[in-house]
Amino acid sequence: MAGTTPGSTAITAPPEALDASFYERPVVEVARALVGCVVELGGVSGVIVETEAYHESEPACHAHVGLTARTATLFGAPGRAYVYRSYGIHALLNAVCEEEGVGAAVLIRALEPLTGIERMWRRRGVREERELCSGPGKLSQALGVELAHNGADLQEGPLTVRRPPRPRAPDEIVASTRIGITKAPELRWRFCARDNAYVSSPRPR
DNA sequence: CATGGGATTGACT
DNA sequence: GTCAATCCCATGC
Repeated sequence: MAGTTPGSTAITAPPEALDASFYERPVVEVARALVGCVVELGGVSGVIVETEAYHESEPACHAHVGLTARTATLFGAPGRAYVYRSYGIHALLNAVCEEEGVGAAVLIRALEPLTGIERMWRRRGVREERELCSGPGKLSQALGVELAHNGADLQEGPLTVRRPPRPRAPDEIVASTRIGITKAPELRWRFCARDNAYVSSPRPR
């Protein structure tokens, strides 16, 4: 609709959360598409500026070992959260991709803070805004993502992913190798918003 | 049942 | 640059 309906506000309604069909395609494609989308939990949100793709066909992916208690979520329905504990300390947030039965997910690695920033400061206890969400463990702490969110539907909420407020052009996203892994290090499955200050280190060259 | 390894972070040399 | 914290869970005896 081109005009504003009489009696309605001029503000466009927020877009719906992404549905399962968005995630039910090649995981590398989804990883690139998620850069610029918005993750939100309980009013705290940020724009995704960095992702990584993981697929059962390569050994860095948890699903590479097959279906176990740990990987069940990865093999489940697309559009759900896969949250696991890393190094005994951090809860890392992923979005399950591809069709049910295929183990694949996108790791959300960094956000540009958008809303609820006061709560991010309190939860993180850091001095620099750059430090709020510039890493997968950091953003989970800032948003309040916990292991209990494992398997949660990212469309239904409360943990949701929405389309970007303003779509990014493809050339604003740079591909590079993944961080912190020892297996399949050659795959360039990390996607970052070019020159964005909130990307985690090491930054892509 | 014991062991070992992380998709990290922050503190320190 | 180095390194430890800390816990889930896969693997092997």
